[in-house]
Amino acid sequence: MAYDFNAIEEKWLRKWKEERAFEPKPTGKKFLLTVPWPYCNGALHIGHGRTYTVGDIIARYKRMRGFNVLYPMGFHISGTPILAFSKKIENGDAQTINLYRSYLELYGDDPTRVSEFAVPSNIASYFSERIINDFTNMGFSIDWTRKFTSGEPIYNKFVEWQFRILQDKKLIKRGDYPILYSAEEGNPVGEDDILEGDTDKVSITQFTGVYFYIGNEILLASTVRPETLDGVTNIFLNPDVQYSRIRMRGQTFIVSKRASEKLRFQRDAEFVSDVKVEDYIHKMAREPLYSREIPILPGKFVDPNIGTGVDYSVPAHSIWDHVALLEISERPDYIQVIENDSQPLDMEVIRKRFGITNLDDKEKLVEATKYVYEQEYYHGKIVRGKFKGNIVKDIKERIIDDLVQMGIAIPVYETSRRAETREGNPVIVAVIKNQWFIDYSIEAWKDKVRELIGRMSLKPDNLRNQFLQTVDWIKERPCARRRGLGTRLPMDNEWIIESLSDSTIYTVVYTIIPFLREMNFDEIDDEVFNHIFFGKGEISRKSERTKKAIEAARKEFLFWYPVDLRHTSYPHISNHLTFYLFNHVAIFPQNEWPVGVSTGGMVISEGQKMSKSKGNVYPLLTIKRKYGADLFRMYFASNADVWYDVDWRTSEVENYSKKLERFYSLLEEAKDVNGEPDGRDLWLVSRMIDRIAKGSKNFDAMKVREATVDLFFNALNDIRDLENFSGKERTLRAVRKFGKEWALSLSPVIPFLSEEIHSMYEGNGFASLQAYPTMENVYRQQESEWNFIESIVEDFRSITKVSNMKPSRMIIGTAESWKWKLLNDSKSKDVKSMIKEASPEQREFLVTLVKKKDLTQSVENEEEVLTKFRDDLARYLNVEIVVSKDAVYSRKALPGRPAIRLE
RNA sequence: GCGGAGGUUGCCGAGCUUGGCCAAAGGCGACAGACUCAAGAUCUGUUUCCAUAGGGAUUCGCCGGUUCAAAUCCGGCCCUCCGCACCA
Repeated sequence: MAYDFNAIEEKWLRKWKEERAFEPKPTGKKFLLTVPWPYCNGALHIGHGRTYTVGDIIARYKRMRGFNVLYPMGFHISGTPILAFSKKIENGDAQTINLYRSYLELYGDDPTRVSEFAVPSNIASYFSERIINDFTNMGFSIDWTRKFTSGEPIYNKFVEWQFRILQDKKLIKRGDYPILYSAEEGNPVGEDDILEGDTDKVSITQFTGVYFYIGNEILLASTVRPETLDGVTNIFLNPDVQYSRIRMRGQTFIVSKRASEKLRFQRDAEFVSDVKVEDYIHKMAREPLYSREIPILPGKFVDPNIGTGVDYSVPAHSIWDHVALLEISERPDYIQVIENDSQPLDMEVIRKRFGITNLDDKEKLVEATKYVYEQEYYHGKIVRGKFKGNIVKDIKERIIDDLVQMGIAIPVYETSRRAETREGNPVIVAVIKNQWFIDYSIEAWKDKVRELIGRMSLKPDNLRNQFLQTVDWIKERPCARRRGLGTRLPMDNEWIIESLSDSTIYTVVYTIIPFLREMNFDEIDDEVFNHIFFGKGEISRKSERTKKAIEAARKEFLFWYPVDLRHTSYPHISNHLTFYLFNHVAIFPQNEWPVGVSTGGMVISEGQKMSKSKGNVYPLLTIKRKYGADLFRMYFASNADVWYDVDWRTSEVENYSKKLERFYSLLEEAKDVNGEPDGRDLWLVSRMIDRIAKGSKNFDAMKVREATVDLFFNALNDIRDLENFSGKERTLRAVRKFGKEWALSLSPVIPFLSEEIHSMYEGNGFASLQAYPTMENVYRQQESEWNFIESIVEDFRSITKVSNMKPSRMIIGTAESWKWKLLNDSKSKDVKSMIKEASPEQREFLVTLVKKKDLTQSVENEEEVLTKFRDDLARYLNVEIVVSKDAVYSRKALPGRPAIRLE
């Protein structure tokens, strides 16, 4: 009978809700599980579903293992995306409006409501409501009484408290910071704002602008290789390019006109006048290290758009400079600064090797430059000047600092490639002054985090290493922006705390949010949080109502915290999860630090990365309606292990549907059969009991895939085998023996079906709240007997296949008793000496014994077992079966492997 | 470059920690058969090569090593994917 998953799922959703099945009270042994809250700017798709599904499987399993599990959820609304979308809708951007109309249609709402989304908070509230609905429908055992958003006032107070602590502990600092920016639009630009920014990422490259003096003026030459400055031989200016004079820090600089426009956004720079480039070419300039006079030469290859448009030439280490000099027939004395393995790279050799003839061979030049750079950066040793003896990569940062300190260089920022915004304006680099940072570079802080990582429970195993790696390179992180939704920085209201920085310790809020809501809002201040979390805030002057809520909150915090497991996808390791650890360590006492973290893989769809243009982004809701939540959960649970990427293939989904249907109808039919199972069929029960036990071990190790495959698919295959061998009636009788336990063991994965079957088998209460089943296995003997029979079936098949015959009779001869005796003796005696003493016939057997260590030996009483199964076997293989002890037949027989003769 | 994951039989994908029972699970696809008026669904069998008796040969990115024995351990090489932040 077909099962109506919609009816079943709705029924149990209703019951869970009515009885508040997943709203735990603080008693017993607890388990707090969190998954990062979703960002609510659109409909969820299958990719979002997976992480929460894994979380829910763990939550449900732990619940069945006797833990009081809290699985809470909230909503992330801070940052720029929601703001950006609502602005686009306000401005009538057709693409965005269509997108949001389609979301409304998906959820069955009036698409004309899209205009409401011009208000950012409406996007947040609309989608958070829908997400609650989606998640509930997926069967996630989330306690929704603890929901909150990163934008609501109570939460803002909490984040302010957190940032005041960080500041008190001197973990926050200010400084200048470069960002991508559009001058025309007057805004910072993120990946989404840049044309092809998602496929071809734009980053910020730091150049060093070096001072070359010419009279009272400075030619500001920009380079990414300041380590070669000792080898400069000349300056290149592009004779076809407009240059300008600008004033910075009381000095006059010459840069390309384009650079002068961009530099204004990086520092205080004032345009003075345009410059005639020919006035400078072939003049001499003074380089800053040794005051050598070097010529200024024409170089048409110099790009005015990159850096300052002034190039200092180091022909010994730059293929561009070398080729440019060849073209104008200048050949200054090359000065080597770097050697590889005590030998410099010769640019002339490189030029020939890459087949470069002139400056028009741009691709080759780029390629050769990359080669030279990699060689000299990683392996090159400096042989001149102050930093002589060092490998470039070890000393580069210090060289830059040194030049800046000496007042002969400044940092100049440039984009890593030419880029423009979606509106068509150039992307440049601007420096934000007095940016706020959280200073994750403090070593003492890092050490505490390392200590925590060392003792945490982490899955998969390599996660520990990845964390340590991240801690090593993590630096200051800008923690506030000028725009976006979120919490204002308490020490400077002009800034809004950036969206990853406002969500580092929010998991603690789940434990107390219902109580915060009971307090008088105005009374919530730092003292309240200090009291709840540290037991030391002064609260005697609060109202009774608030005081009561504070005490209750403290109790719940102490009960639920720390987080026992935080599960999310691996891209979070190097950012969110690391910040999560840092902030906990900074703010909370050791016993409240995170206990465990696990990371999971991503979802691809139909073999490819999900993207709208490929049309392989499926909304969660659509999938649930079409196939049901159990199927979705089963698919992700069984298709790949938690930490690997998983591929959603619609073509395979059908199979799952059939299997679930079979599972259901099998158990439904088994429920009503009468009589005890035949003794011969109990092997199935034996295997199932072991499977259930193994499943528990797998779930413990978060091997969700293995647990599911084994408990579900392998079990179904066994049942099919039994059905083929013994017929339906007998199979159902065996299945009934473990039906209820089987359903329970799968409850973490397919909770709805499990509830249905559990109630069908007259189980008490919710399946979701039962203990994980255990059964004692008293059927091992039957299982061994079956293995023996199965091996005969296999042999039968391979013989018929090779011999190409359709036998009508199978004569099975079991091994003579002396073979059994020798086999048993060989276990305790030295086989070699046995061989010496044996008769020729015995010797032959003993030698085989040594060669084949894997003699099945599953049953001792082979004839008896064969007789018992004879009729079944005969029917199954469609042959007459004769069991014989006749020496003619048993001569070739071995224990565990009887001789078979087909006629 | 750094760090991580991985390259398995037509495809997807287990196995590799604890070497032998691994020609290598499972699924998909393909082929044959049963059922059916037919199709579909379902079930059965086959699916590296050779072989009319349960056998043999060659295979798990490439090269080499350890071992009685290697997909599995060790060394080197080639290739693919992901992260390297200020973006949620």
